[in-house]
Amino acid sequence: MVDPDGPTPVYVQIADIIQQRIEAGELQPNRPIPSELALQQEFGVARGTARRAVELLRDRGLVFTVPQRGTFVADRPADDA
Amino acid sequence: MVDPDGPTPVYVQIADIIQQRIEAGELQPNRPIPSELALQQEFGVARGTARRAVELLRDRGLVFTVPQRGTFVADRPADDA
DNA sequence: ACTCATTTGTCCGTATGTATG
DNA sequence: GCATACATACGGACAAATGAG
Repeated sequence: MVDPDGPTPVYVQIADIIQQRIEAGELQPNRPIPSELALQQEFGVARGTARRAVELLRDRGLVFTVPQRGTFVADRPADDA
Repeated sequence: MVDPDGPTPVYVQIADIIQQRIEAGELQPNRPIPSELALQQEFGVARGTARRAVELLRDRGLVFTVPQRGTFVADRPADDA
C-alpha cells in the first residue's frame, strides 16, 4: 500500500490514498474517515505518521477534525464555484 | 519561560514568544531564528515540541524554512499592502 | 574529493490529558 | 467506570542536504 523507501513521505502517500477515496466517493461528505488507530493498523505505520496524514488532508481542506469526535470529509470534496 | 501546566500548549507558548521577538525587532527579516536544537535547549522541551512551534510560525506566515539551512524571519513581519 | 558539524525531515514508540458516549 | 478518539509531550533514531574546512 505504502512504500517506506520511495521518494514520497509515507504520511503523504497515505494522505494521497485517502484523498483518492474521497474523490472516488468511498468516503462521503460529513462522514468520518478512519480513525488514527485504524489508519495506523491499515497502513502499518506509527500513530504519529497517521496523524501527519490527517493533518495534511486538513491543510488541503478535504477534511475537518472535531476534537474527541473524529475527522470528517468536508462538504465540498475538491472544488468550489 | 513556558508553563507546561497552563491551558496553552507549550508549543503555542514558544511560538508566541518568538513572535514577540520578531515584532520587537530582536529577530530581523531574512535573519535566522534559533534552530530547533537551540529552541529545544532554551525552553527545555523535546525537539518535536520545538518543531511544532516553528510549524505554527510558518502557518502564521512569520517565518519560512529552507531545508537543511534553517528557518528565517519573513520579509514582512506582520502586514501587507 | 572528502570529512565533519549543523539543521531540517521523517519515523517509531510511549505516556498522559481531555472529551464524548 | 470503561472504551474510543483526538491533543499534547517526551524520547530516540536515521536520512538528506548544506556549508566549512
